[in-house]
Amino acid sequence: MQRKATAQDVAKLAGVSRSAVSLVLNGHGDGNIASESQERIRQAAKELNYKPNAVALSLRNQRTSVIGIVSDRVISGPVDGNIIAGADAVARTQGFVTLGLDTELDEQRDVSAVETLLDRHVDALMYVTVGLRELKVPAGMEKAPSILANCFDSRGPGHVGNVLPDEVWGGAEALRHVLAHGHRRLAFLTGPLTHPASQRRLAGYREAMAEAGLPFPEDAVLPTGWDITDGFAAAGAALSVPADERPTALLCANDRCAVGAVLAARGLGLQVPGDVSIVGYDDEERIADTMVPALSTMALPLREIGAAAMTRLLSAIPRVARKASKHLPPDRSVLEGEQLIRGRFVDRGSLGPAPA
Amino acid sequence: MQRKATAQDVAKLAGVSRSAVSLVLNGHGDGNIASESQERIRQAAKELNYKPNAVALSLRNQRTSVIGIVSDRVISGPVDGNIIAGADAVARTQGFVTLGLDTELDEQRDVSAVETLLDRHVDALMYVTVGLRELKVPAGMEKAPSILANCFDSRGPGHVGNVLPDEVWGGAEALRHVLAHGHRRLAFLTGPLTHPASQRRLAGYREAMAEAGLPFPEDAVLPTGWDITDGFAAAGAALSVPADERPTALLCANDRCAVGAVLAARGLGLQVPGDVSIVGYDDEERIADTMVPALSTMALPLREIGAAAMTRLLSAIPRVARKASKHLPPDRSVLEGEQLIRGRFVDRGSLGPAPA
DNA sequence: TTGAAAGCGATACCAT
DNA sequence: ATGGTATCGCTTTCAA
Repeated sequence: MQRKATAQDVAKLAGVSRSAVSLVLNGHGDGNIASESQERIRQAAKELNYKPNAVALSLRNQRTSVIGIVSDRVISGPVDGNIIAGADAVARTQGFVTLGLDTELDEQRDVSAVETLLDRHVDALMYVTVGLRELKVPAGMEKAPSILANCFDSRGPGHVGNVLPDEVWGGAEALRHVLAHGHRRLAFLTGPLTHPASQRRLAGYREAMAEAGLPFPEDAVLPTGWDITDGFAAAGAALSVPADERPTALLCANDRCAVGAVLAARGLGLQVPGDVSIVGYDDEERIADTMVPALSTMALPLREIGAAAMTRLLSAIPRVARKASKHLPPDRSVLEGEQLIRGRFVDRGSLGPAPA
Repeated sequence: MQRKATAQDVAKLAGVSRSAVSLVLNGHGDGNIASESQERIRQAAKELNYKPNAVALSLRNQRTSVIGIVSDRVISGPVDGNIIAGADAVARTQGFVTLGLDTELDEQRDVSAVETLLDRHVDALMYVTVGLRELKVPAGMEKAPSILANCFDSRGPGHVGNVLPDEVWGGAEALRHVLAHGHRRLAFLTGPLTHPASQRRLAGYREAMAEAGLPFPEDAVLPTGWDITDGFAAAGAALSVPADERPTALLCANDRCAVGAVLAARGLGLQVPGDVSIVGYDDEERIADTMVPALSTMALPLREIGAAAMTRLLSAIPRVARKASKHLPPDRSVLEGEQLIRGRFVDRGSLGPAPA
């Protein structure tokens, strides 16, 4: 690991001063440096494979080009990291890098994570959660431009801005597809009704029923959990009734819940989607697409959420200040407010026409 | 976001020079600074909530205390991030932070990821893969102390060292549990036989059979894929035979494969584990533990792999050099060789006694 | 016992 | 047009 070339080395090779090297390589050469010298400098830089030292630049510019990401369990957990992937992709195109810290759901750790990130002088902060939820924003986040992805500030709007999936629309859209297949006897395996995603989707279900001019079947709402077992239990109960009362379509809280529902249906000797259609939510990779039958499901726009959040965040970071001593204040206006992103319905086969 | 306190500020408040502050706060105060001044300095530091600027430290010490992690799809994908969590936990206890970059399986991107990390002067590099596999180590990794987690150098041993799950032992151990439940008619849904994990586990199966003094049933080896559909298809075929030829236990390539197997069994009207026992692999969170029935499975020691890899990596990084100009060479000996980590069998219910 | 000064690497001002 | 110099914040040597 030989030492890397510095601006000094380039200057020596080109027979000029460090300052000349700096000016030329940053595009401020014209009008300052003889074009002949410029060429020599560029030559030398290429020859030595010179790249400015990022650490020195950070110190000098008071900007690290690092975005800190705190997450509850996105990195460490078995969950889809596409929010972070989407955020990272956007960051990368602008020369930024993301530094992710997981709290592994330890409430204590999110403050210290923010602190660690701030100590390392990240240029901005993003908080990402596994599921849509309210977030008690950790102390310290206000010290840098910040945004929330998949969660919302517990202090209400007007504080830290955020990006969320449009769950109301998602619920409505899923139900529209189900209704379009002719289903009228439904069951909603909603997940816990205390959960914001459940509540919003339920609101969406009501919207879609109203749109279709149908009364909303209150007793079709079956609160569940999010796991396979939960779907299994709820679907098992819902389907264990005489055939002419049995729901012909189950709208599940997520894809794992839908897997449980399929297992229950099979256990009762029912065909999916022949006897009962089952619709998931999330479009979980390696589950929804490879389930038997493959799941029709409402895809969560995770990548888009991450990308949108990062886009807003970066636009709030002042571009390289002309004078290091004169910090432009971050433009926080783009960081205000809540942005909703719509997913899309993926039709794969577990949703079929309502049986006659 | 007011400017943070610097050593200068502390010095002024304590009425001493910057150097005194530095000496005291780094423990080199005794024998150099009057203990009375020391106290004043510590007071002032606390009062101003002084913390040395990490960026300046990095520049000065030529060490960033950042470990770069390149992964193929661990961060962005829907897979268990516990290798990274384990690595990060170890790093954190020693004041390091991990900077993760996903290539999202794009071969082009791993070289540029290493480059990005090196440009940011990470102190060491780790490459983490989703599944056990051979890795064409990207150019540039040799420029920093490096280690591989869950993968092995395609150039063979003696190059970049690594940490792997002990798959041979894992296969053997899983089979030992199955045999202990009295099963003798078996089927091995192995995953693709070209895959190193499949091959090693198969070797383990052979070992365990030999241990038990039983001949290895070559025709019980059923190569599959890794998905639900694959398990469904293979199990469907294996179980669609007369009851007295039917395998009483299925050892699956992973938990999702096992889910497919359960679906197939249920479709054939078979009880799990009453008629057929089904064993998974991986102990995938939110699948194995919440499946119906909950899966007995061989847990992959992901966290331990990450922790072991990071431990070796950190021990190869020279401690803070006394003199910034005099770099101690990294101690690469700990980075050589392959380290195998054993998982453990988790018995949850999908494995039962062999039917009479 | 203390403080001044030299870097670490890069940039932007201000003289020349 | 060019190069010297201060600065970012910190550590460490050396001189007082």
